Amino acid sequence: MESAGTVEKAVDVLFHLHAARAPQGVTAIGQALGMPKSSTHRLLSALGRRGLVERDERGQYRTGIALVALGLGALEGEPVVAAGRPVLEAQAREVGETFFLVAARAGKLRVLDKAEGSGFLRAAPQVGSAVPVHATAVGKLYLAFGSDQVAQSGTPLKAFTPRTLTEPRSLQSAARAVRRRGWALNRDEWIPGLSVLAAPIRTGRGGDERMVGAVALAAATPRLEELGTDALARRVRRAAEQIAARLEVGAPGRGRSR
Amino acid sequence: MESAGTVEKAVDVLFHLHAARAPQGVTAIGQALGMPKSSTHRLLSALGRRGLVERDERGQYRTGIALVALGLGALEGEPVVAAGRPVLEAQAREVGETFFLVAARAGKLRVLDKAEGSGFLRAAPQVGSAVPVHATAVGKLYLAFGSDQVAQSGTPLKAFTPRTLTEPRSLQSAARAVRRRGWALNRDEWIPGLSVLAAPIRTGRGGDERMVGAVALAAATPRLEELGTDALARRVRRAAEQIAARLEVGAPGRGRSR
DNA sequence: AATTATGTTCCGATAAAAGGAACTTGTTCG
DNA sequence: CGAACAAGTTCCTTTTATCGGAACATAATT
Repeated sequence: MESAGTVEKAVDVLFHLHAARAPQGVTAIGQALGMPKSSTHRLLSALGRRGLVERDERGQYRTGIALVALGLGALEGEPVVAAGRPVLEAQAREVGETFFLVAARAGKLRVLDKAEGSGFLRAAPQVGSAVPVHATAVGKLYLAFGSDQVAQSGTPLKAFTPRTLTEPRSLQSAARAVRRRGWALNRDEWIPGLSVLAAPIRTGRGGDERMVGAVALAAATPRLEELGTDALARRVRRAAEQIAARLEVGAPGRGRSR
Repeated sequence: MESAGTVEKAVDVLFHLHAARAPQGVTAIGQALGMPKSSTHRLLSALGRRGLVERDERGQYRTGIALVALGLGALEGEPVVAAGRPVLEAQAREVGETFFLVAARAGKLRVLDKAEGSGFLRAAPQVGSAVPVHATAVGKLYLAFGSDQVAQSGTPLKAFTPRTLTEPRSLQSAARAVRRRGWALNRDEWIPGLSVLAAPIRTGRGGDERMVGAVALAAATPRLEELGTDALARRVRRAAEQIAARLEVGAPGRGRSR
């Protein structure tokens, strides 16, 4: 975490405030990042001048609203999100469980958007966060259809639960099965009690077909079985196809400027 | 826009990419901000190393998903948002029109959250954006109940529409009326055809009562009249009171760490 | 009122950013 | 097919902003 440029240190301050989830003072931030108070203070001032950090009534620093505008702007700039949102919302309302959108960005799988279910016990992934590859339904999809888009982690695959696939061989055979069926299932492999169904969003015809993301349905494992895995899988696949269709028609509209 | 520190320039790059709404290259960004290519390139690299900017398949730069996580984190850190979201969603579903949350931040009125209605014609404010004070329902609320929290703009108040109140005197009398009734109405004063009803979210008892934000209901003007302004106003006030109540009980729980 | 913790300002040494220019890569047009 | 152009990247010297210890100011605590 050492020896970074000024800009990167400033960004690190933002991430630290984000991770801390509570407003903090100059001293605490400086200690956490291994920087002297004065440097920390200068970075915070610069960030504050642009509204990326704010101060509460106690004078403690926290992330600012300017970040909200930037972040939501970045989301809306994602064609997959724009195309997917109404579909996610419609599905979440019909099924009553959480639907979300995941895509590979910079070698990692990121939650791009979500529409939460209505149950007392429901999945609530954090938009913007990363999820593991080898222990999720979407991860298997990427191994099956877009393995070049996600970074392969080192051989020691972390066993989140007893059901996590930690052997590269079993992962490969799982990927083959996924390729055959066209959808993926994760039952208690990442988080005990959580099951996820996922289907790929694919654009382009024939040779240059490309996976641009995945639709996932997350619910408590018993709930998923109660509703019927196969029926839900068909539903998730249909949702993914709808989003892909919206991307095809929408694509020409996104014109280049200047 | 000149003579800023490195951190501020980097942030300016982010805002520029946000405002451009389309991916851009090094040259275009540098020209827009008056910086040489090499400097622009260095800033973009630093931002990219932390995921705040990304590159599309053409190599053009755009804002990155790391910003999404930071931005949504900042939102969730706002107690008003956490308390308000379920209320907004419930109201939006019942009425079928857009409810949103506005609060003063750094002297400006900012949209903190929204729940959109379901109609073909519906208001869709951008979360994170600022709204004018003198031409909105929430602005009048702040003039009435929390004038110290928003910066007074210069005397020449911009006339967005023929109905905009541009005289400080008429604004003051409007604020008095708002204080008496406890809610505010904006009919076509900012955007023609758009009407907004707003009520203050107030916490604390007796002397140290404080306005911490406002709930607003936005709809096409004819629609608002069709549904009945008075009934809707009561509804908006009730929603604001619900959020305030949730803030009171929720407040002690938000513990300080360390 | 004294003490301690925390935020802010100051300033010389120094490393890092600035920016012009050369180099590389990819695209367009004859 | 190759030349001309445009855009991105790297190089290198000058200059300036960052660094960080320490003094100062301010607010909370006992």
